Amino acid sequence: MGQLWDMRPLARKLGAFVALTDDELTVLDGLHKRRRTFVAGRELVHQGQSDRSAYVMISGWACSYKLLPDGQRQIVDFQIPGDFLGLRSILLHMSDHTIEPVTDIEVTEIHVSDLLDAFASAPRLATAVLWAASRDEAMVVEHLVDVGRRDAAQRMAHFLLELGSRLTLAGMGSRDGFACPLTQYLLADALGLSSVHVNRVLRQLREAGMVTFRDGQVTFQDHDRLAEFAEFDPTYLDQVGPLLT
Amino acid sequence: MGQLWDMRPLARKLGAFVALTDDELTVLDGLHKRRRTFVAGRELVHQGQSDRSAYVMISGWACSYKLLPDGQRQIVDFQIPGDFLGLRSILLHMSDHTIEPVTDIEVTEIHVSDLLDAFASAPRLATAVLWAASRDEAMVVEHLVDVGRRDAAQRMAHFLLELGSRLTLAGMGSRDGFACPLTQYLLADALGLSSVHVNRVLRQLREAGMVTFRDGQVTFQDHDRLAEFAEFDPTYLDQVGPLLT
DNA sequence: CGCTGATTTGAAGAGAGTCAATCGAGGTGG
DNA sequence: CCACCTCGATTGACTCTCTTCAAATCAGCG
Repeated sequence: MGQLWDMRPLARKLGAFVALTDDELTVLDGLHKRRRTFVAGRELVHQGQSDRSAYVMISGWACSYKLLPDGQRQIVDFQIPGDFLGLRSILLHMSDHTIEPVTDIEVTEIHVSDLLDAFASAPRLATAVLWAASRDEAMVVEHLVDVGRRDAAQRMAHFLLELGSRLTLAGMGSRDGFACPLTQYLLADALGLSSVHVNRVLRQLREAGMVTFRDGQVTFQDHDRLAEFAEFDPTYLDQVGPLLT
Repeated sequence: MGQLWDMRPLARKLGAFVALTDDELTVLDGLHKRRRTFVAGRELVHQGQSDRSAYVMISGWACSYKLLPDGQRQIVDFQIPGDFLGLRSILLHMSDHTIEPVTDIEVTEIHVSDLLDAFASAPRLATAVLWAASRDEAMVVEHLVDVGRRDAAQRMAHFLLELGSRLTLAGMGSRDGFACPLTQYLLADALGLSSVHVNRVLRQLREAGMVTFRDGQVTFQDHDRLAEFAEFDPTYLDQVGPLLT
């Protein structure tokens, strides 16, 4: 299950897009500089700071967000095991957002220069990373649709279903639900709502018998009805298998 | 100005990220299968359809959007000359959105297979495309912040300023304004507002003496005050010059 | 000249925010 | 062992932004 990521998270992630050769796997293994841990709440990459390292999540949850001058924030995405942290930041040589662990997290570090060298010596790796980045962008796009065109209840439902699907792919969830360390404040900042309204909406969904969010556990009581209510179409998450053999 | 794009739009776009060699330029030129035109309103890539070609815009405006089952839509981004059309669609072998020309447009076509072959023979091109894709993602993220955490007036102001900056980089605008073929309906679907409210907000901004939107022309009457009002920080659009030499 | 599409404006209603108070669990120090 | 504190969850009352519905205006155009 989730343990698989522990070994070679990058190989696992990119292998979904490109059938990697032994040589390419060797190059990938050379990328992992060291394993690091960060404690919950202490920000990792700061908005505006330029940085030389990206990370791959091994365990725990993190979130990336943008801070507005007036103190509000918009959470762009949550990262779970197997996801990149700060990839865009190092590519653009400028962090346009902040990354903060939600729980204590474990990551492996990757230096930009090593990554670019790897692209040069194993070109198909660049293609694989491009694919992974495209899938991340597809999730941001779906998030934009959530916030722009769905009301609070649909938005919440859709968001929880997406998280459930992603966690299931990572072996950390199922159609029945998943363990979820997020607070209602975090949900509010992700969905563009107030925490008060998040609470009300969660109650609605609970009383409608569709999904329960309690004690760090999301339980899909009626997955099908919830998916219908949220108009959830997981196509954009589909893992079709290696596209380049 | 805008004419430069006409010649080798892809070379111009990628050259901003990677200093291209003659060999790489040759490979790039081999990518342009043919030049095509599409008329305004007739969709180009349909949601759910899998496709083999992406495009690079030469002239005109297009938009990419997602349709919801209830008929609402969320416009994800507008494309202007020099932008990719449908790059993510072909990479993921599945279009998760629809692309439609806003005006008549002119594009050059690129086949996926050719693109992947090009990556193999000129690896640094893959890195360049990854960079371009990352910048596109940064714009979607900023759009998400717009819709999630800014009120209607700030949202509109921020959006017009971003468009202005992008068009200026493409030689099609300035601090004074730009020609804009968008309707208020399109703005509404992009900003997650109703077209009625878009109209009201435009009036507010006009009466405040900050920006005018009329007869296909956006005029920044007071660019500085508008930028301050919108808390506009164009960092995420910055073109730092070749990152890989 | 009448059509259609885009813009404009008014009035009423709904969804979500704000303010404020309560409650419960976990942690900490006396 | 208990008072105290903090953080997150919960709920009520009120306010306000934005939507919806409706209608009028205007321009281009067959």
